[in-house]
Amino acid sequence: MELTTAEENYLKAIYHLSEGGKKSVSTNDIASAIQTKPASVSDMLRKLGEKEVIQYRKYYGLQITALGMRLALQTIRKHRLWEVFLVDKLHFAWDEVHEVAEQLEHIQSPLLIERLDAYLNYPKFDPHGDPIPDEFGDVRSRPRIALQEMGIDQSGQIVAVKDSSPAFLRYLDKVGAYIGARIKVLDKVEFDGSVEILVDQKKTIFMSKDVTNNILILTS
Amino acid sequence: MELTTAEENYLKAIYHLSEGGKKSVSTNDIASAIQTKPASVSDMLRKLGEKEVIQYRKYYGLQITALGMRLALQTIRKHRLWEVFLVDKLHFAWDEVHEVAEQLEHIQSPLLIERLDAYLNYPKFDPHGDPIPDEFGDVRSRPRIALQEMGIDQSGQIVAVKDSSPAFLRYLDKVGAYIGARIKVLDKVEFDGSVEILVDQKKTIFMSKDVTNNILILTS
DNA sequence: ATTAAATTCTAGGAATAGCTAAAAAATGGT
DNA sequence: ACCATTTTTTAGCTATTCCTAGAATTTAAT
Ligand SMILES: [Mn+2]
Ligand SMILES: [Mn+2]
Ligand SMILES: [Mn+2]
Ligand SMILES: [Mn+2]
Repeated sequence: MELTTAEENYLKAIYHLSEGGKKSVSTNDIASAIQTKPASVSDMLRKLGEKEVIQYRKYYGLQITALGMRLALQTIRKHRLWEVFLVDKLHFAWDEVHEVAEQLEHIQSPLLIERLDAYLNYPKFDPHGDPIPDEFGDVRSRPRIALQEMGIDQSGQIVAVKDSSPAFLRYLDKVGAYIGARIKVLDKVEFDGSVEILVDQKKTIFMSKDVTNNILILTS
Repeated sequence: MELTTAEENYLKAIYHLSEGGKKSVSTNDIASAIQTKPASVSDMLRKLGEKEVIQYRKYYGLQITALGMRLALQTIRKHRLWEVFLVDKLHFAWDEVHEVAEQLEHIQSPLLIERLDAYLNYPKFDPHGDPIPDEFGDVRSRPRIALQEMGIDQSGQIVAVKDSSPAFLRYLDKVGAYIGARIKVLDKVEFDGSVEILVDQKKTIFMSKDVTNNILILTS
């Protein structure tokens, strides 16, 4: 059973929306996630239901099936491997890779992905810190919390970002908050929720809660 | 002006068919080249005419325009750069790359191609010996003749193949007739047109004219 | 419980790209 | 010049994917 490019994009969006522990994914949520109209989503949900990658009862929610999960993870694996390729080999900046990976993830060739994985030395995380599923769809994810949830004096390492928009990533570049950077929370401002942090033991900066909510930390 | 994947495939086929000095390209030729029906070709020719990448007068022939040429060469450049990547970096065999490159050539990202070209060290030829157009569509091709056209005792170097089918390429692998190999014509059999050649000064083999017509030589 | 608002689905239509069957035009042989 | 054959185009249909407008259904508010 094969999915079209559009079907793969929908399924991936559904997987990501289900991920966050959401009980049910709404038609509107999907529409805004993939920048389309709710009417188009309804159409596609019917088709994905027929292909049995989701369980769909109209007006009520939908649930991704085991098959759907497997296929979504395959596409996500391809997307993230290509992102690693673009950054590690072609020296793309981490905020330039998403659009291109969005196209490359639909190339059909099991051999290509196998070889690419080997060429990149079987990376476990993409440039944004997200885990790369293995060929069976297994994801070994690290326990991590938003920087905003950390307490004063707690330390850790930046391991991922929630938001991958160029604007956000360029801001992080600017302040030196790369993936892998070690940080320590010095203070939390009650008034606006902003956080004062020490980056790599040398630089002190303030980050708004809009920023700290989108930075994920592996505490130590 | 942007072309769809299907339009790019048609235009590429038209370019290749025009290339061989053919005065006019027929609807049937295009249909068999891209494995489709003549009716579908007529439809597409009308569309390509409207987009002004070809000049089309129904029932009469078609002529590729300067714009069409430029776009076709851009796609060919991408196709061949990806083939180099697959062989040089991912260790694909030269008979395994075409299908995948047929997909990769449609990825839209000028930055990607620019970076890929640099990463591969600005290659001038693809794994089958075909020249890679530069970013302006300029092709610097070497003068070359079919092995079949060579005279007895003439020497040269295999620089390209006309046929890129896996069956043909695997045969060449088997007999050691790689691109770059130096060959010398020892004898030509009048009866069936087969040719006796010396490969790399060590191995003597007979090749049928079906084979020698598809091997291109730079004479020395 | 009834109504208002929000959500979701259906109907109908456009664009792309393919097909078969049949009509139209060009070509070739006599 | 005529007729038969080949080539090419058109007509009409299917499938995919998107859209707008409006109907159906659920949800939230009084
Ligand atoms: Mn991405
Ligand atoms: Mn995509
Ligand atoms: Mn090729
Ligand atoms: Mn192609």
